[in-house]
Amino acid sequence: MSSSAPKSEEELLGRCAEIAGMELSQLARGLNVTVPANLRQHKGWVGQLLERALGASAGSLSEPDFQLIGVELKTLPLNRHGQPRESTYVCTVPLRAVGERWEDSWVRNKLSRVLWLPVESEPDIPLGRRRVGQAILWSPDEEQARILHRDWEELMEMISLGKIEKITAKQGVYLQIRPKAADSHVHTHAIGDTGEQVLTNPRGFYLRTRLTAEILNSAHRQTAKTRG
DNA sequence: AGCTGATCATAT
DNA sequence: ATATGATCAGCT
Repeated sequence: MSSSAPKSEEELLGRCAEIAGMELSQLARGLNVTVPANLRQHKGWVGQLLERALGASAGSLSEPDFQLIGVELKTLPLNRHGQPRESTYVCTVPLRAVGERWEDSWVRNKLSRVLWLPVESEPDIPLGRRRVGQAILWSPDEEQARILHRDWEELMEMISLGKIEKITAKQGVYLQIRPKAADSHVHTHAIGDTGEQVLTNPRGFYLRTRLTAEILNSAHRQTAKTRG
């Protein structure tokens, strides 16, 4: 249960193997962290606990969680059937960016290498008793990358044309845009429909469970094949 | 029941 | 205000 930064993907996966199957209360005890009664006022607690357990380094900076090896850590809350319960936050939407290229985008860079860490998340399991699952080190395959790229282009085009208020969470196959702020009264600058600056609620890019469920399934198929 | 829009905590 | 970590909860 060390907390220094892993120096290779192998080292990172080794640590994940050590904590797989452990309960959150065990991890918390080892790190001298208190387990809250629930997540209502501690929504990021599980993610932050696992960052510490695995030696993630970036904190709240705009850097990969494991800077040395360029890997992003994402916990994946699972229901009783082993399916994702929630969408996955990726990053803030750049509401003033015009002419940004997909190749240079935060979305593409953050998603180029992700360590998915499934965690039991059924509400009837007490927080401390929820177990960590088997980690999945993932990069988008060709089709996933193509779909993410297309979603991003459509959404970013609307933003650059001043159509931010027209964007709904219903858009996008894998990637969607939703509010991302303390509340709906927080404001930031965006592009208006005549190119002027307007105020709007900050937004974030999120991955639909359609994609994360796919990632889980292909990892399981891979495991079954290896065992077979 | 699933999804979208809203919200909570913390660091800089 | 903006970034990180996300989940909540009302509506369809």
